[in-house]
Amino acid sequence: MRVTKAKVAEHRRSILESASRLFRQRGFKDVGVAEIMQASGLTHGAFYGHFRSKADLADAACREACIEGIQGWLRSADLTAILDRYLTPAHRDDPARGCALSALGAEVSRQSADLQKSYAAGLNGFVDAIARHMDDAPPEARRRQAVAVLSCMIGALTMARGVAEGDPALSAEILDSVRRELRDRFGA
Amino acid sequence: MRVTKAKVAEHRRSILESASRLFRQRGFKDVGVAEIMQASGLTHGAFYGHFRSKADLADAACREACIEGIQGWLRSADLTAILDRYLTPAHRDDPARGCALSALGAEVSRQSADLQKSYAAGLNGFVDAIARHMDDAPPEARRRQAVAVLSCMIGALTMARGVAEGDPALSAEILDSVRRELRDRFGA
DNA sequence: TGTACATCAGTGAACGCGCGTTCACTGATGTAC
DNA sequence: TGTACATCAGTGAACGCGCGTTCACTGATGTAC
Repeated sequence: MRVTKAKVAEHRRSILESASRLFRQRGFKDVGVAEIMQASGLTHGAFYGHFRSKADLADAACREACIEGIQGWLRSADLTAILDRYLTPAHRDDPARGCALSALGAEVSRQSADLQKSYAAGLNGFVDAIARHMDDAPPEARRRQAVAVLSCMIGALTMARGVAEGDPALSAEILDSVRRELRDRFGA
Repeated sequence: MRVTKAKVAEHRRSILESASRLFRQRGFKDVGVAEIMQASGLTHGAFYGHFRSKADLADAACREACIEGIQGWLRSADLTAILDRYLTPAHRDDPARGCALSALGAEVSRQSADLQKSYAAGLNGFVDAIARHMDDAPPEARRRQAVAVLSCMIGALTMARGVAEGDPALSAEILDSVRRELRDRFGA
């Protein structure tokens, strides 16, 4: 049955949020349209009133997750504060609400150029935020260092997640080692 | 029809190699049993004579790719030599023959603990190899630094692959920046 | 403001398709004599 | 070494299942009067 225009907008937001969460948690392929719609309190048939296809939703959800979704990470006071939130077991164990750049990283290479552009925009935003905290480095080196720091953060989180169940000690070691190395070299 | 024992062993190896290559290229979910068998010159029906299930193959292929498959990276003369091969467009564009720790990274977290153990073994092997080149660092810091360096390499390759089609300039910048940062700080 | 009707968001059954897996069959291999 | 037969690796049709997508239908919304 027909619903109010406000409800339509609310449903679209809900679908985007469910998708953003589920895609980060389990990847694009593993999550079906029906599951996303169910998580939004709707049935699968209504999906195509909101998006043209699952790929279209993936594009929109990635834009959401990689650009708006990472803003929370960028507002920290300094790099140490970012590291102390990013490289933790809590972040490792909750990809659904965590940084999309880590969670979607590997799959993005197999998605549309459009989706990759959103991912690239998210990367640039994060790099800029880190570079702003690099105030004791020469200006032309700041961006380069920031790229390296973000690589390190994303790589560490990816590896820590990869061995979280198979080798918990190694997983914790990765987070601690990288957090300490980055803090000592670049932290406030 | 029945084949010689030598052929059976050869077929098993071929399946493992095809799987290792295709999984790195497109991920576990995206590659089907039939495609792997076709790439090995067999039909899908023969698969279950070699492996109990697709998940069983994934375990074996990950062991293959993450342990034996990365040995080539560990034999370099020094860290600079590793970096100059690892952080290149050639490696970025050829995940099928590239480092499995990067290619499988994100998906491993959703696989069996057994598979994660193989991945962890591969990580440890690579960390040890890097640590061996950290000869100007205090011994107790070597492993920690090596973990950070590998994080950085894997993160950089993941991001560079993620934006390779959507933002080629950023992709190249990531590889160059991280290679230069790591070389200047840790290289021979 | 109240009424009559066109609009359209959501429902749920149905579709084709590709997947992992099974199985009856084939015919070359390996073995017992 | 040669023969007869049991073994078994590989084939390809078939299976159930879940997926993305479509569509006829429903009924509340929004609008024209």
